Amino acid sequence: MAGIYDSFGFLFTQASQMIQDHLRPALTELGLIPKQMGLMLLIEEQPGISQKEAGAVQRLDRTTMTQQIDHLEGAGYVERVARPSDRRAYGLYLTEKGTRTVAELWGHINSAHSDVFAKLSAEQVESMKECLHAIVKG
Amino acid sequence: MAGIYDSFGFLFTQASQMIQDHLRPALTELGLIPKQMGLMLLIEEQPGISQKEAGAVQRLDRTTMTQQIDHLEGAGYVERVARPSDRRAYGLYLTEKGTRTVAELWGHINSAHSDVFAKLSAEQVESMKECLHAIVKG
DNA sequence: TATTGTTATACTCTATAACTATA
DNA sequence: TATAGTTATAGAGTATAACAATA
Repeated sequence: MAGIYDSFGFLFTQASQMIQDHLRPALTELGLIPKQMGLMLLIEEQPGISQKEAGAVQRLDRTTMTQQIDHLEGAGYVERVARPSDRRAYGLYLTEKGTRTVAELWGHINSAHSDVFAKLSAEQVESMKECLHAIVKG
Repeated sequence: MAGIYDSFGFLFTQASQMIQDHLRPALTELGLIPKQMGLMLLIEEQPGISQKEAGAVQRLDRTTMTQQIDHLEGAGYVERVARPSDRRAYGLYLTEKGTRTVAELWGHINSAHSDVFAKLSAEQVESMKECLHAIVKG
């Protein structure tokens, strides 16, 4: 007997929103929206990534990318650095402030995980992460 | 060493979008958006649910609910039935066409699950569902 | 007085089109 | 000719405010 709680689309969306709920106060304090936090995490992991490449990961149009990076640059979190190899594209890097902020954000992220996954064991969380990696990383 | 792939918010969002990608052609064919499909699944599971109650589950404002249910009613999938006990509220029900359509949608949903979870065992999928229920159902 | 739902309106978010500069 | 990025503009989606009907 199928019901909405058998739909993984619904379950993933709800779980994602619960994590966002926990992060909202910290993000508001920092003047960030979830999408912008995601971009900072991505730049942390792949320094020098271009706007187009980052947009491909986060499913953002290049015009939307320009707007979001404008905001992150204006706030002093991210900088655009010219690529000598291709002067059409920028490499994106975290500033010192951005690096400090991402470290702070990871504290909030881990705290959100703890709260949202309170009823799960560490093994269950680790197993779920491995499944999600298999799904997302292809 | 933390990276964006350690963020469950990111992982849940990506996984949800992958499922939506698989459902998009079928939903377009039916004139539905994912949100409207979710409402139909919810009404299937809780016939007679009010617009306010459905909005609370799907995190939709009551004015947005009016618009979405207008669309579902106009398309012949859902009907509003007066509640004798409280004539301010409507009970939402699937029409015959809506019931047939939801059954059809479940075929597409299960197919999407199969594709997206291709690298996972049945046990892993079942275990992930149990974890998500513990998270979402509280 | 509070609540369910509707309508009209405004705001936010994202994408489309046209442009500049590089390749 | 194609591509990375920007700018100006339009569109989709959602919420706010004011309203009617009911509790």
